[in-house]
Amino acid sequence: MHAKFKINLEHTINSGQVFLWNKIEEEWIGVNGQEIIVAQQDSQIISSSGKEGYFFREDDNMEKILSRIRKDKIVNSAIMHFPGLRLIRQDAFQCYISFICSSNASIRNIKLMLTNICKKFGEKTEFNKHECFTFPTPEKLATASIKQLLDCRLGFRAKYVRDAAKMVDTGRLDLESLKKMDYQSSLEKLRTVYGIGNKIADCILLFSLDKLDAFPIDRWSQRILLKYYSKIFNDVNEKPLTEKKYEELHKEIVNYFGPYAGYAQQFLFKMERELNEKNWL
DNA sequence: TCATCACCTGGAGA
DNA sequence: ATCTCCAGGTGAT
Repeated sequence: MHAKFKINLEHTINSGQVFLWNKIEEEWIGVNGQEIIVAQQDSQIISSSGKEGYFFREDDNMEKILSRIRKDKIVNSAIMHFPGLRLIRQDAFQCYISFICSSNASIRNIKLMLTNICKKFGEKTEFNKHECFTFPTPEKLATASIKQLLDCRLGFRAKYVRDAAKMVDTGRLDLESLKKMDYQSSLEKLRTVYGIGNKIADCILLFSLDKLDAFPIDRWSQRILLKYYSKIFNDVNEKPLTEKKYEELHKEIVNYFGPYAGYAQQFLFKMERELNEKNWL
C-alpha cells in the first residue's frame, strides 16, 4: 500500500462505525463477530481468525475513491483533516445487531448495550494477552429471552433484537447473500426486519455489506446537508425525514457524490462531529 | 403519504 | 439534589 494512504486507526475507530473497541495503552482491541482484532498504529494488525487485510478494507483503492468523492471544498477539507480515515468491513451479524441497538441512543449507550450482550451471550476468549468476550452467534442470540435482553439495558430495542436474531437464525434473512445483491434489493430485504428503517439499513449496508453507495442520513448528516449543501440538494431542512424524502434525497446524493458516496458521508460525519466536539467511544 | 408521538436508558446541563 | 432534555430512529396511530 502506498504510504500516502496509510490507515489512521484513531480516526477510523472513532468515527461512529464500531462500538466494541477499547484502547489500552497504545493498543486497540476490538471485537468483530467471533474474532478479536488487535491493532497498533504503524504496526501490524493481527486477528484471532488469521484473516488479514479485510477489516480495515485494505483492498480499497483510496486514490481512486478519494478522487471520485472530492466534489467540492467541503469534502476536500474533511479528507485533508482526517487522512487515513477508512470505512470498516465489519462482521455482518454484529453490525446488524449493533445498528438496531443504535436507534435513538448515544454512542456511549450503544457501546454499553453491546458490551452487555457479549458478556451474557458471547464466549470468553483470550487473544494476544487480552481477555474479552466475542459477539454471540445468531444461533446463540436467537435463544435470548426478552427479559435477558432487557437486563442488557436494551430497553424498547429488546424486541427488535430478538426478532432480528431469529430472522437470521431461521434463515429467513441471509446476510451473506446480501453482499452479492445490489444496493436497492439488499436495502429492501433489510427493511423487512422489525426495527430497521432506512437509516439503520444504510449503516448495515455501508459498514458490513460492501455497499459503498449507501449514505446513512441521520441527524448529523442532515445538519451537514443543511449547513453546506442546501444549494446543491433539493428541499433540505431540519425536519425529520419521511421515508419518501429519505429515498429522494439519497438518490440526489448518490447522483452527486457517485458510487463511493458512503466514503463521502464518513468523512463529512467525522468532520462535523469533531467540529462540535462530540464524544466517541 | 404525512405529521405526531411514545419509547428504555444514561449522561449532561440547568 | 432533582429535573429536563437529548442521543447517529422506528413503528403505530
